[in-house]
Amino acid sequence: MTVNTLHRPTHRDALVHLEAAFEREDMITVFGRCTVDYDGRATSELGPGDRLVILKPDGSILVHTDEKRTPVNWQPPGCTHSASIRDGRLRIRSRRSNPDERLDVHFERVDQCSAYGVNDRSDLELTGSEEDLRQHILANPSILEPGFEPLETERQSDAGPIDIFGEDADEVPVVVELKRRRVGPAAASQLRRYVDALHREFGDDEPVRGILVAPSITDRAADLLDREGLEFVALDPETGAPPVEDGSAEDDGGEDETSGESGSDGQSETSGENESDDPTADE
Amino acid sequence: MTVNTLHRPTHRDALVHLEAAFEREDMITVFGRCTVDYDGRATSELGPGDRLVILKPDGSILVHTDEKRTPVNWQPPGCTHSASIRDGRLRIRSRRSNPDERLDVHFERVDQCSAYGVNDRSDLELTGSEEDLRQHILANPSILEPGFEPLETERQSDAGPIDIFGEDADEVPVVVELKRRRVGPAAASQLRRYVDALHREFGDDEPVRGILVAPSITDRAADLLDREGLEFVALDPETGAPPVEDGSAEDDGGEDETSGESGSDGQSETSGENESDDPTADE
DNA sequence: CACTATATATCGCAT
DNA sequence: ATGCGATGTATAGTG
Repeated sequence: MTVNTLHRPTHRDALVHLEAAFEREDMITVFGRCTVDYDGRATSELGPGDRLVILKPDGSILVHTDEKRTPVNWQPPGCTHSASIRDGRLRIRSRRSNPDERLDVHFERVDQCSAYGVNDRSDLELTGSEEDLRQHILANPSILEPGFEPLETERQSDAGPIDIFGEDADEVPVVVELKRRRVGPAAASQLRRYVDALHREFGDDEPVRGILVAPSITDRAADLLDREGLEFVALDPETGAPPVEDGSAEDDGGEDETSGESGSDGQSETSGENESDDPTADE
Repeated sequence: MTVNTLHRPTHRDALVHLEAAFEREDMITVFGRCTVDYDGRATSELGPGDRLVILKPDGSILVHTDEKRTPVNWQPPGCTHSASIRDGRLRIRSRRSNPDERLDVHFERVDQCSAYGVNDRSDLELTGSEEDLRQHILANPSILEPGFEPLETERQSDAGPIDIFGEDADEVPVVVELKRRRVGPAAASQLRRYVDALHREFGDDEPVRGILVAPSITDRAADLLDREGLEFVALDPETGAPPVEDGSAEDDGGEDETSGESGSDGQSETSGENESDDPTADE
């Protein structure tokens, strides 16, 4: 059995359930009215409210309200979870050291307590990252500029690792800094630190070019680059080509099945199914 | 009733349950074996595996495995959730525009499907942030340096807003950049951009000091500050005082109750409750 | 460990 | 809406 759930348990029953789930290294959810107390890198207090608490066997804990992607309180992996009864109520505590941190969840009411056995997993495959952009440029350096020749990636400098180090058609050293999305002043400064480091390394007589590569750039960052004598090249990380300036006809329609709709909008009438097709339903 | 749960529902029953929950604007969890398909700012595919999916009425969606604090797939608030049956199986889709993104979760098996009504809430109170550090300095400017006088916070400059702008004892303009935690080269560059902006504003004849305030600084950032003629002052955001250099006796013990323990370590025997004992215990 | 940089960062605030 | 910086950022990679 993969899932084990208690509905409106007593605090003591929830405790027993939790401890068994800890033992099995299950993923756990607890929903109920609770307060949260955190002390560590910062300090926070969260008054009573209805929240979903998620405990993972790797020692992470998340406290979610019904808003936002970010949990209202949390602890990253590496904590030790414990549960106990305080004043007759369930308390979940998560502790770690380095940094020394503690997160307490005190439940006034436990509505549901579930333990999930996670046995099966696959890894995520993601594209469109900075690494993809780099591969595009290494595979076809002329998309950066004609005659550009990459010499080294992650080249160490006094200011840190340089994304791509190379030479232009005139054999002038070039520092290339890659960003997968629109860049602001921080990226321009980062490029400048690398270029400065190479100036110190090569001597001020040797010219060094710096090129920031991203799909687009803010005005302030463009001004900053100008003042510093640095350059910008617009490339899309997904395609490795110059991004479309002002989009127009971009039809990728392919949706040929209707779907049951809901959410903030449309009314739902339990319709929208589109099944029958294939069994394999259960199991 | 706050919680509504289906155990091992058929895909169709899960759909009905979900659509009702959408209608009520409940927070929803679905646990089961699924694949995830994402296309938007980046693109990703996640093969079959056991995951916990969380849907919030504000349009966020989280797909969690039993590891890490960060969901393996997600969408921030603003999406429109929908559910349907495809090939006899439950599919949850989350869509938004600007940027145009889509997240699909295809379930091979639904183990549990819960809807939680969240009616009650309190706001988080947090201390130890950069804002706290600023308050400490404004309340007692001499902790920064004797004779320092704050003149303006969030002062606008060509390079963005300056945390604290003031004058030293000699009426020399001072740019203060605050960080709540240990700073690296990026913070030094940020400070430099602000100082440069004021140089452009005041003219190069007018001296402008730049002070970076944080609990500590990395060697590389310290070198960078040195080269730029900028300064560093060590202050703790929580206390507003110089942080303890090399800790020693720092006894804050107060834990006088044993607690039921579990997690990565100790074995649990459903013991460890410790109730009734003493009131006034935690608080 | 500390240091550095990335991220589908998210989030909040100001323009 | 976009720009910009803070975040208890989390996370990965490297020395």
